[in-house]
Amino acid sequence: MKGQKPGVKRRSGCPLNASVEILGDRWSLLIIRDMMLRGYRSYNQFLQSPEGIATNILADRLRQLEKHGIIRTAPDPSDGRKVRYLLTRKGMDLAPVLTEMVLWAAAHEETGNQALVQRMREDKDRFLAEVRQRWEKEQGEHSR
Amino acid sequence: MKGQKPGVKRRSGCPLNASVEILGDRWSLLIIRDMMLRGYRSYNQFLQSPEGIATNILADRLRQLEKHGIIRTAPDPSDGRKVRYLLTRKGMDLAPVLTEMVLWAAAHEETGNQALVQRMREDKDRFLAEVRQRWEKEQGEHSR
DNA sequence: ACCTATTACTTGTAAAATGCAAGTTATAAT
DNA sequence: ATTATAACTTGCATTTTACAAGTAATAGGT
Repeated sequence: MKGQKPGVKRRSGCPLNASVEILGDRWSLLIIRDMMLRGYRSYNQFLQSPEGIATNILADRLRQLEKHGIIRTAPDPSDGRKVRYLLTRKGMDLAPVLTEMVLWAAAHEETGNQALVQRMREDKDRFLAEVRQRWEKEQGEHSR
Repeated sequence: MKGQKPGVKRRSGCPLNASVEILGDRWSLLIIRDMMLRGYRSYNQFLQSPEGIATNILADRLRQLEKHGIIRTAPDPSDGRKVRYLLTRKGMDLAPVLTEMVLWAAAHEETGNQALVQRMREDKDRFLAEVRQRWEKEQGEHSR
């Protein structure tokens, strides 16, 4: 579950730097949130998120996330126009990062969605277990 | 420890979006890492980090981080040319975010600094307690 | 078969952010 | 008095982002 093609030139070997080079932009983590927490699976769903990502940026970010192995794509069996975007294990493993970022902002900024925050705060491990369980289940649903 | 001036227009109220709007760029978290984990306190130290931030970008990020209450500045008592950049409580509270990002990258990418990663993995809570304790101690050192 | 809608994009272009080199100001050291 | 250091700023080229519009491949309805 590690290693990469010999073409990745990082500014440094620091793991935080790696994270920041992959995820450090305005949109990537929001797309992952949409998949992980809202169950979004399609291009149009992402477009309808309240933050309002531009179509070309969305297409680019989905490409990057796939290239980094954080998401994968699958054709929709019931509609040939649709593409299903799905989190990989690597993508799911970002759940603790998202959680801590949510809790930090909720503690220090004026934010909404207090229901979600409450669940995370009351029992973080349980929250993470639930998110993971949902994902495992979905994996089972289509052979893999 | 919350609320902000009535001039903050966010794309959405989602706490993750707030985090991403404040921290979602290539440099902010690296500066915070330098302060939290390496004990860097001055402009020139940040410049010498291996990732190689440009001087104008560094100046801008320090301004933004201070504006968001994540860092504060203090004149160096022994050298009038120097400015000391210090983490606030809000900045310190990013420790869990940094930790999870480090652990994620260490698990899924080719990264270095395995000593740090090992300490985080073996006992995350202890690691965080140590980081916090160092910060508390520094606060004591200069009256506040 | 034909027409319209939907889905996932691409293209063009303006605006903003980033990166690099060089210059500036205030203080300190010699 | 001169030189060095620390923390910046400025100018400009390059890259990234944003917004509006357009396109190709299905799908659904008549």
